Amino acid sequence: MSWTDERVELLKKLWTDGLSASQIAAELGGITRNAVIGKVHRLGLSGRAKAVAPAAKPRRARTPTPQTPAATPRPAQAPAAQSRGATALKMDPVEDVAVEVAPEAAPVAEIVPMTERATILTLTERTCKWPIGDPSSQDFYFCGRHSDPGVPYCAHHCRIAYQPVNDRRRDKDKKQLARA
DNA sequence: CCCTGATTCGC
DNA sequence: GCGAATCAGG
Repeated sequence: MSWTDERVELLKKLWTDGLSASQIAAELGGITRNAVIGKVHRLGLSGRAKAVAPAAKPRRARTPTPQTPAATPRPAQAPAAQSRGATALKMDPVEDVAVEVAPEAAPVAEIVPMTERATILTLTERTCKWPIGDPSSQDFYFCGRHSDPGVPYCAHHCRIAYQPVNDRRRDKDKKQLARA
Protein backbone atom coordinates (compact mmCIF):
# COMPACT_ATOMS: atom_id res chain seq x y z
CA MET A 1 0.00 0.00 0.00
CA SER A 2 1.10 3.54 -0.61
CA TRP A 3 0.29 6.81 1.05
CA THR A 4 -2.37 8.22 -1.20
CA ASP A 5 -3.89 11.58 -0.37
CA GLU A 6 -6.99 9.91 0.96
CA ARG A 7 -5.04 7.62 3.22
CA VAL A 8 -2.92 10.45 4.52
CA GLU A 9 -6.01 12.49 5.30
CA LEU A 10 -7.57 9.59 7.13
CA LEU A 11 -4.34 9.07 8.99
CA LYS A 12 -4.31 12.71 10.10
CA LYS A 13 -7.90 12.53 11.22
CA LEU A 14 -7.58 9.31 13.17
CA TRP A 15 -4.32 10.37 14.74
CA THR A 16 -5.65 13.69 15.91
CA ASP A 17 -8.73 11.88 17.12
CA GLY A 18 -6.49 10.04 19.50
CA LEU A 19 -6.48 6.58 18.00
CA SER A 20 -3.34 4.59 18.55
CA ALA A 21 -0.94 3.81 15.76
CA SER A 22 -1.93 0.18 15.65
CA GLN A 23 -5.60 1.03 15.59
CA ILE A 24 -5.02 3.35 12.70
CA ALA A 25 -2.96 0.73 10.94
CA ALA A 26 -5.82 -1.71 11.30
CA GLU A 27 -8.26 0.90 10.03
CA LEU A 28 -6.23 1.73 6.97
CA GLY A 29 -5.38 -1.85 6.34
CA GLY A 30 -2.40 -3.45 4.72
CA ILE A 31 -0.01 -1.54 6.87
CA THR A 32 1.76 -1.87 10.18
CA ARG A 33 1.72 0.44 13.14
CA ASN A 34 5.37 1.18 12.45
CA ALA A 35 4.41 2.54 9.08
CA VAL A 36 1.80 4.72 10.72
CA ILE A 37 4.19 6.04 13.31
CA GLY A 38 6.84 6.65 10.71
CA LYS A 39 4.40 8.56 8.55
CA VAL A 40 3.11 10.54 11.48
CA HIS A 41 6.62 11.68 12.25
CA ARG A 42 7.38 12.52 8.67
CA LEU A 43 4.24 14.59 8.56
CA GLY A 44 5.42 16.32 11.68
CA LEU A 45 2.26 15.73 13.66
CA SER A 46 3.68 13.59 16.40
CA GLY A 47 3.14 14.39 20.02
CA ARG A 48 -0.56 15.02 20.14
CA ALA A 49 -2.54 16.06 23.17
CA LYS A 50 -0.48 14.91 26.05
CA ALA A 51 0.90 16.28 29.26
CA VAL A 52 3.98 18.33 28.55
CA ALA A 53 6.86 15.93 28.54
CA PRO A 54 8.92 17.00 31.55
CA ALA A 55 12.54 15.91 31.52
CA ALA A 56 13.26 14.95 27.96
CA LYS A 57 14.08 11.31 27.77
CA PRO A 58 17.40 10.70 26.07
CA ARG A 59 16.09 8.48 23.35
CA ARG A 60 18.54 6.07 21.93
CA ALA A 61 17.65 3.25 19.63
CA ARG A 62 19.49 0.43 18.01
CA THR A 63 23.18 -0.28 18.38
CA PRO A 64 25.10 2.90 19.16
CA THR A 65 26.46 3.86 15.78
CA PRO A 66 27.77 0.70 14.19
CA GLN A 67 29.40 1.79 10.99
CA THR A 68 30.50 5.39 11.00
CA PRO A 69 33.73 6.11 9.13
CA ALA A 70 34.21 9.71 10.08
CA ALA A 71 31.18 11.76 9.27
CA THR A 72 27.56 11.02 10.05
CA PRO A 73 26.28 14.23 11.55
CA ARG A 74 22.60 13.34 11.88
CA PRO A 75 21.30 16.61 13.31
CA ALA A 76 19.32 14.69 15.90
CA GLN A 77 16.21 16.16 14.39
CA ALA A 78 15.15 19.69 15.05
CA PRO A 79 13.09 20.02 18.22
CA ALA A 80 10.44 21.62 16.09
CA ALA A 81 7.15 20.09 17.17
CA GLN A 82 7.55 20.88 20.83
CA SER A 83 4.79 23.43 20.71
CA ARG A 84 1.68 22.15 22.34
CA GLY A 85 -1.34 23.70 23.91
CA ALA A 86 -1.28 23.92 27.64
CA THR A 87 -2.31 20.44 28.68
CA ALA A 88 -5.13 19.01 26.70
CA LEU A 89 -6.38 15.81 28.16
CA LYS A 90 -6.91 13.05 25.71
CA MET A 91 -10.50 12.03 25.59
CA ASP A 92 -12.55 9.82 23.43
CA PRO A 93 -15.78 11.31 22.09
CA VAL A 94 -17.37 7.92 21.83
CA GLU A 95 -16.87 7.08 25.45
CA ASP A 96 -18.08 10.53 26.35
CA VAL A 97 -21.39 9.76 24.80
CA ALA A 98 -21.59 6.34 26.33
CA VAL A 99 -20.90 7.61 29.81
CA GLU A 100 -23.10 10.67 29.88
CA VAL A 101 -26.30 8.77 30.37
CA ALA A 102 -28.28 7.59 33.34
CA PRO A 103 -26.73 4.92 35.49
CA GLU A 104 -30.00 3.14 36.12
CA ALA A 105 -30.66 -0.48 35.38
CA ALA A 106 -27.73 -2.27 33.86
CA PRO A 107 -28.92 -5.51 32.36
CA VAL A 108 -25.69 -7.43 32.29
CA ALA A 109 -25.97 -10.03 29.62
CA GLU A 110 -23.30 -12.19 31.10
CA ILE A 111 -20.38 -12.11 33.45
CA VAL A 112 -16.91 -11.21 32.31
CA PRO A 113 -14.19 -10.79 34.91
CA MET A 114 -13.55 -7.14 35.61
CA THR A 115 -9.90 -7.53 34.71
CA GLU A 116 -10.78 -8.74 31.25
CA ARG A 117 -13.44 -6.21 30.44
CA ALA A 118 -12.70 -3.65 27.79
CA THR A 119 -13.91 -0.17 27.09
CA ILE A 120 -13.91 1.51 23.74
CA LEU A 121 -10.51 2.83 24.74
CA THR A 122 -8.86 -0.49 25.38
CA LEU A 123 -10.16 -2.48 22.47
CA THR A 124 -7.47 -3.64 20.10
CA GLU A 125 -7.26 -5.93 17.12
CA ARG A 126 -7.00 -8.85 19.43
CA THR A 127 -9.64 -8.13 22.00
CA CYS A 128 -13.19 -9.38 21.73
CA LYS A 129 -15.51 -6.55 20.72
CA TRP A 130 -18.71 -8.19 21.79
CA PRO A 131 -20.83 -5.52 23.47
CA ILE A 132 -22.30 -6.38 26.82
CA GLY A 133 -24.95 -4.49 28.72
CA ASP A 134 -26.95 -1.40 27.94
CA PRO A 135 -24.89 0.98 25.79
CA SER A 136 -26.51 3.90 27.59
CA SER A 137 -25.46 2.57 30.94
CA GLN A 138 -22.38 3.16 33.03
CA ASP A 139 -21.84 -0.55 33.15
CA PHE A 140 -21.65 -1.03 29.46
CA TYR A 141 -18.47 -2.69 28.34
CA PHE A 142 -16.97 -4.97 25.78
CA CYS A 143 -16.08 -8.57 26.35
CA GLY A 144 -12.39 -7.84 25.99
CA ARG A 145 -11.29 -11.43 26.11
CA HIS A 146 -8.52 -12.48 23.79
CA SER A 147 -9.38 -12.85 20.15
CA ASP A 148 -7.12 -13.76 17.32
CA PRO A 149 -5.67 -10.77 15.46
CA GLY A 150 -8.19 -9.52 12.96
CA VAL A 151 -11.00 -11.56 14.45
CA PRO A 152 -13.55 -9.29 16.12
CA TYR A 153 -14.68 -11.71 18.79
CA CYS A 154 -13.28 -14.25 21.16
CA ALA A 155 -13.90 -17.90 20.43
CA HIS A 156 -16.97 -17.91 22.65
CA HIS A 157 -18.64 -14.97 20.97
CA CYS A 158 -17.51 -16.03 17.53
CA ARG A 159 -19.57 -19.12 18.06
CA ILE A 160 -22.59 -16.96 18.82
CA ALA A 161 -22.01 -14.34 16.18
CA TYR A 162 -21.25 -16.63 13.33
CA GLN A 163 -23.62 -19.42 14.17
CA PRO A 164 -25.76 -19.90 11.08
CA VAL A 165 -29.31 -18.69 11.48
CA ASN A 166 -30.60 -22.12 10.76
CA ASP A 167 -28.53 -23.56 13.56
CA ARG A 168 -29.77 -20.99 15.96
CA ARG A 169 -33.34 -21.67 15.01
CA ARG A 170 -32.68 -25.34 15.39
CA ASP A 171 -31.35 -24.78 18.87
CA LYS A 172 -34.31 -22.66 19.74
CA ASP A 173 -36.64 -25.30 18.46
CA LYS A 174 -34.87 -27.94 20.45
CA LYS A 175 -35.35 -25.95 23.60
CA GLN A 176 -38.99 -25.40 22.88
CA LEU A 177 -39.47 -29.04 22.14
CA ALA A 178 -37.72 -29.98 25.32
CA ARG A 179 -39.96 -27.64 27.23
CA ALA A 180 -43.12 -28.92 25.60
C1' DC B 1 2.88 -10.87 28.23
C1' DC B 2 0.01 -7.20 26.32
C1' DC B 3 0.47 -2.69 24.59
C1' DT B 4 2.18 2.47 23.59
C1' DG B 5 5.00 6.07 20.79
C1' DA B 6 10.04 7.33 19.36
C1' DT B 7 14.08 6.60 16.85
C1' DT B 8 17.43 4.86 13.63
C1' DC B 9 18.81 3.56 9.27
C1' DG B 10 18.87 0.23 5.18
C1' DC B 11 16.27 0.26 1.34
C1' DG C 1 10.04 8.73 1.59
C1' DC C 2 9.17 4.34 3.55
C1' DG C 3 8.84 1.15 7.36
C1' DA C 4 11.15 -2.93 10.02
C1' DA C 5 13.76 -3.27 13.89
C1' DT C 6 14.61 -1.64 17.97
C1' DC C 7 14.19 0.99 22.06
C1' DA C 8 12.03 2.71 26.38
C1' DG C 9 8.24 2.72 28.89
C1' DG C 10 3.00 1.73 30.86
